[in-house]
Amino acid sequence: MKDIARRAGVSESAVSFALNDRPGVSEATRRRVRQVADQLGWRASTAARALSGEGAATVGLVLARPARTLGVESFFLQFVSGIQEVLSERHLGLLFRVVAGAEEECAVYRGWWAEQRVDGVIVVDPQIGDPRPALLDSLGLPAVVVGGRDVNGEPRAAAPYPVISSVRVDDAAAMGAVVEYLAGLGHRRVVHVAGLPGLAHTTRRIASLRACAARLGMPGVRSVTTDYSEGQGAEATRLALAGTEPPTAIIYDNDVMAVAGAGVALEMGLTVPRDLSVVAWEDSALCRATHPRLTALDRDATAFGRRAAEELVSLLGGGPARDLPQPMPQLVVRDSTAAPRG
Amino acid sequence: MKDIARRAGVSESAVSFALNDRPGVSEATRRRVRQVADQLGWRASTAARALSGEGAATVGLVLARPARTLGVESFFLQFVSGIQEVLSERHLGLLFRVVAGAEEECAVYRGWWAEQRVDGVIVVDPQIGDPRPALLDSLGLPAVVVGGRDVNGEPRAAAPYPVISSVRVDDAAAMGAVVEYLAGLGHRRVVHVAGLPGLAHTTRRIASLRACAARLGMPGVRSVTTDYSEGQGAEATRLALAGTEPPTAIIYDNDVMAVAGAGVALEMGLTVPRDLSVVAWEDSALCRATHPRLTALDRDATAFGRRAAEELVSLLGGGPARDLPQPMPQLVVRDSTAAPRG
DNA sequence: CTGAAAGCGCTTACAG
DNA sequence: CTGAAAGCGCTTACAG
Repeated sequence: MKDIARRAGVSESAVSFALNDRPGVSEATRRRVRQVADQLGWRASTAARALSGEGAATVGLVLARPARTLGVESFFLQFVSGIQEVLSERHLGLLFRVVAGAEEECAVYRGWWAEQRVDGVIVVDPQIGDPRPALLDSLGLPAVVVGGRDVNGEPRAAAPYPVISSVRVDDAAAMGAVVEYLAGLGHRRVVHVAGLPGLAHTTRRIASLRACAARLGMPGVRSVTTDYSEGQGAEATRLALAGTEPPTAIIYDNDVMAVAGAGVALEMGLTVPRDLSVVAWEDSALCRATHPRLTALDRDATAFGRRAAEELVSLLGGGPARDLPQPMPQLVVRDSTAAPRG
Repeated sequence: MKDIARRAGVSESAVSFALNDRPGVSEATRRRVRQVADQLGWRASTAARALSGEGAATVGLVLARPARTLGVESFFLQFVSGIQEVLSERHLGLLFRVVAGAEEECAVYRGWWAEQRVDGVIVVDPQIGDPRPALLDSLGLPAVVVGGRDVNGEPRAAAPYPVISSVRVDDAAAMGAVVEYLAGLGHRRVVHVAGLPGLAHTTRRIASLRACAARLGMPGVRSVTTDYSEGQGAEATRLALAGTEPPTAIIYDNDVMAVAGAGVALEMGLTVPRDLSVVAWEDSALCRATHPRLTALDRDATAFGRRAAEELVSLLGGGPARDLPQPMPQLVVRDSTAAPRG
């Protein structure tokens, strides 16, 4: 910056004002300074800016997953990609961290806060009794909780923390759409192979399924929770199909379990969709790659990430904390669902 | 830090020395300072350290993929997870970026360098005529290239750049192992559905396949390149199987294409592995979830990430640039491969 | 072994 | 509209 000031024949502060679009310099000076800066390929040192109270220009994202479940999530990279579209436009960096569990995640937040490494964070996988919002609130670290913290599916009247927004997914409505679709085909016995029991969205889906089943008079409907792995997905499928009143349709909370489940059906001599309909919650290349191609709920992970990042940017800019609804996932009907036999 | 100095009754510099394990303070003082710092939950501001010439304490990682291919890669999250194990131990952050292509990736490196945001980077997906090593070298940004830059599979005599190491995968040997395994089962007509033609490892695998086929006297062997998508994987399979001399085995460069290919075979009335053997290059939950479960090459992505990060840390510490070999991928034989009929 | 001082590269009141 | 100066929170020669 000294260089620029010298070459442009102005003071350092003039350079700072010019480059940051602040009033206090003439248009002509601003242009000249800009030109010199571009010529030199100059970019403000993030460290220096941060030290002068401008914030770290960085957003944090922690993924807490046991190593085993990692890489199964087709959702995640697309979600991050959406986040980046927004952040990079604003020259914000994304500090990314993979940890083993919630406790370590909280430690990471504390560390980032103490080191002033991030200006805000995006929180994923909200849980029942989640300790993270309260922690972030106490640290005063702006955050966007992705997935919504509510359990019963009702939108909140107001955001409970001053700098924590949430981007809510209407799992209840989505589950309703799936169940109604299956009921419309004639299915009465439906099993839901859910994900981790501690997650808020798992609870929401289970509750919604139960409510829908009651409303539509489908008593044979139930949910079982898993760890999202192909092993537990297969096992749950095996148990369900081996029961006395086997389901004619199964809803899986992710794509890998859906594929595993379809495989188990095949192994047991059943044909998809003739003997068993399969729905995957989460569309991906995987759902299109298998044979038959899987009917799936498509969430547009990229748009989702974009939305979350935009909300965090708004929060960092002093915007109010909000509880934002997301567009409902769309059911993409493919070849794995049909009317039950008989 | 001022606070700590006051409470411990020493000067700020003493605090700095004590906390950074530098000589210049007595053991007693060091202990006292440490205690006060812990009490206050103090952590050095990364920005301030960076500004004092300590580096950004951050490592960069750019993933250049078209949005469409994103999320297909089970490899990536595990790789990142391995990187993190090493970085977090050393209190290094990971700045992560997803971009659309190589040009944008280079722009990101320039920006990071100018803003002094990272101390080094990990480079993935080395390409033929890759512009990145030269760029990073000119910027003086330490880097580890993951996958190796060589095309012909020969280890390099020396690292060509002073601060760029590479972690090399022996694709040639791995391909050799797969081909020999298939040849041992009796396969003569093998098709390799490869990934993007510009990538170094694609070229290495194709070259190795050709060499092996020549050595083993398998003239009907060939490679076709794709964009890694399930669509192109399926299409390549369809074309291959519809030909006059259809292959009895297909090697796919990723897991999603392997699944798609197996689906196409099924659709065409073929049974895997009776009529067609399928091998996936990259093991994942996916390979275990499908039915039949896929024989796959397992690379241990986590260990790979760990290795890359360790090498970058060594480079940042002033270590020499090296060309490191990685353990060869292991062939995990499952249910998708068998002797050809007849 | 310890303290006072300069400096890293910016931003921002404060005078001119 | 412009310049000289202080300050952000550290590290590091340099005196004592």
